[in-house]
Amino acid sequence: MVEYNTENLDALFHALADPTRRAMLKALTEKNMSVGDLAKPFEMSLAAASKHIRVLEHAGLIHRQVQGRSHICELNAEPMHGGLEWIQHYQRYWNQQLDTLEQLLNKPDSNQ
Amino acid sequence: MVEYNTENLDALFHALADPTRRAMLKALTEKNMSVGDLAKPFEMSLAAASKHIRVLEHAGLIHRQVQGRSHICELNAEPMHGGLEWIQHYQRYWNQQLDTLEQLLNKPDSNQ
DNA sequence: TAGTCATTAAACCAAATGGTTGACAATTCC
DNA sequence: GGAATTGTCAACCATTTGGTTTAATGACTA
Repeated sequence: MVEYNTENLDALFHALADPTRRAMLKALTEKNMSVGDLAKPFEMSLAAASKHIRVLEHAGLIHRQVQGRSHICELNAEPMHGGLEWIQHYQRYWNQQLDTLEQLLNKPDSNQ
Repeated sequence: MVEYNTENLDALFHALADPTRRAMLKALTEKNMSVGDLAKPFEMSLAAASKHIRVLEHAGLIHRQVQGRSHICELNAEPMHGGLEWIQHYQRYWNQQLDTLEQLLNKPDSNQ
């Protein structure tokens, strides 16, 4: 099995484990947004949202570009690549089960 | 975008965010194992390992089958499917960047 | 029945998480 | 220069997490 940098995966999966942060990433697929704009949809203080953004940044999922007094956040999905690959190694373990089910369903006398 | 059950994703990504738990899942790809066997490689108490296993179980990644006094754990990778699909929606956001890079590299005068 | 084995439960602890508020810093606008 | 805007920092708080140790439970075994 390919080895992944465990700290990257830790940070990535931890960042993705929170619905607020996942929603922020989704918002950033539409357009780059300032911290304030990113925070707006959530019923929490700006400071709290700012902390979430820092977690995303730490996982490398967001790049920040300071423009004057506003910080523009840009999605950087690339770190997800490692997570995707990690999970994909397990794909056969759920496909396998589907295979088994399929075999059962296709067994000549399975419907008797 | 397809909607995913946020609690499932929370539990899944949280479960995957810890190296001990990822190692346990990896071990279970080899064979089904008891709690004790699963715990053995780690320098922590059995009780601590047992808690990790409960987290994995809570995410649906492990099924437990009690056989007498030993609990046999079986990998159930299926919940990863949702995580994979969630991440895959972002695939184009890193491929896109690769595309852009490619375009730059292929630009007629890019090497001048 | 007593002892050992496999595991969980309970109580505890330190550190991290997710939130708050209030102060501060930097920038922009009048 | 003074005020408003944008965001972070610091201190604080409650809850969760990840670990410990010491029972307690349940199932085999001699």
